[in-house]
Amino acid sequence: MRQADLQTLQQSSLFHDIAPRVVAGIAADGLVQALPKGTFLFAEGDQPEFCHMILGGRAGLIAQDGADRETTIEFFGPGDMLVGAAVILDMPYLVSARLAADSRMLLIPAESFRRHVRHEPALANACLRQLASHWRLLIGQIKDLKLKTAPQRVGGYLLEKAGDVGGRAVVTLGEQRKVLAGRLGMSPESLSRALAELRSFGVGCHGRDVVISDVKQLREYCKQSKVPRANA
Amino acid sequence: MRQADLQTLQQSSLFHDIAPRVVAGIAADGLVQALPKGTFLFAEGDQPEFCHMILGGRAGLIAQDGADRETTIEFFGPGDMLVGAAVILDMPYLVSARLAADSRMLLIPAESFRRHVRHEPALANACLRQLASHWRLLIGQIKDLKLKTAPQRVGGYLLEKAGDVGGRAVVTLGEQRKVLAGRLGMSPESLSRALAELRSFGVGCHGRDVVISDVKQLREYCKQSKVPRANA
DNA sequence: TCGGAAGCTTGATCTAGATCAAGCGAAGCG
DNA sequence: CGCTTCGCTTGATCTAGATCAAGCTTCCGA
Repeated sequence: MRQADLQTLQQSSLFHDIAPRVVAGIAADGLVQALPKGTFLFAEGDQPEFCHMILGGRAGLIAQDGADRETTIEFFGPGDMLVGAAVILDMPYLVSARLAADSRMLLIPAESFRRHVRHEPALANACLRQLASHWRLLIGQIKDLKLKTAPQRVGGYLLEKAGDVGGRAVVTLGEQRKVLAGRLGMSPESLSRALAELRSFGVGCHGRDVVISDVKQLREYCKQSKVPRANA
Repeated sequence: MRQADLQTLQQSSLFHDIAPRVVAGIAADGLVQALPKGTFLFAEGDQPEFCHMILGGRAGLIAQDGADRETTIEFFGPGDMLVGAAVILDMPYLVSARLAADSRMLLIPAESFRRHVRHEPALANACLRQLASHWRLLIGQIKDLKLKTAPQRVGGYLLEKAGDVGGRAVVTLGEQRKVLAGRLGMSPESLSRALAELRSFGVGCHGRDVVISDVKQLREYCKQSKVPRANA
């Protein structure tokens, strides 16, 4: 394992307040792999063999239907643990994971990881915090799917990426339309139309770069209720 | 705190492998309340003041839109911790919680709970496991919302409640239609129609009791892909 | 330089499911 | 008891968003 990888680990949100000695101990059991975009790390139904940590790059969780249909549930980046839930519970994965970019992964054997979690309270607490924040991501998504229209979900996604700024913001979509559409629970065509719809709220879309001319206005639009006819 | 409550706690999935002494210590900081159905335990946006544990009864997490629109995200029962994620991270709740039945709740002051989690590795691990299993619930829901039709979601819900049986099964819907429809991401009317649709797959619906005459057949139906026209 | 294949948008339909609107049976109440 | 209310179903309609189907760039490899 490279020194740089160890440093990345140490600085990650998951490990940053864990003693270096402990981090090194955990990492020592694992192996680092550089893998190309498109690699499947595991598939729905598999029993977890490793705890997958992203050192660099990006991975998406995907759910597949019987047929060719698939949808991305969420993307994760450096410092994220992929589907820790399955590893911790030692239960089959409910989703698959695929690299959305060339990535460096740290693979820690599942049993070894669980042992570390059991014996190293600091690690257990770090996992707890990360799992909690991932839980919140999913809650946000369920709320969006159930309560928002397609353009509102797109707007919400843009706002998330823009962060907590005031007036103008520029965001770069890291994914191609088809994948992003899946993540947002709509077809690529609908994403395109949603983006078109948002133009009237000051969202300009040039290739993969998106300019939000008035964050506040967009935020207002996305908060709106999905109004029933009677109230219109 | 009653002896019975302590026993319930000790037997819960969260605490069952934690030393009684420790459980008692945690509970000692908390207070038990018997609250009527409909009580709001907290609302979206609130800063967590307590860790809410269900000793008996049932609670639902609900997300609200701007207007009167609301949807139930999930129900929880005895032994479940409500939205531990927010308490652990000390961040505002993303959802509200309301009792779906008269319930006995254990309220542990948030800071006190966090302190116990930090100092009691067994508790941290237990929380980790529960949060992991709750994470999986949400993943299942997102998959359903994105990939399944309304009747399939209803069928899936029935199958979950039926458990892992073979041929015939009877389940009782604990909720009224409107609430259940929200949990399943559809309108009450659609739920009604979905139930009607499922009749042809051996699902009989008599008031709040549902009979599945052939679990296997239903399971097959629910696994089906949402087929595009071309394949029909 | 020239196809050709992706990726993206736009237009034309189609449909699952929402909304609106009755009806209907069972439970609660005067 | 009769009346009302509430929960549920069923029917009629409407609509958001999916699907089908072209075009249009942009990029890439020969």
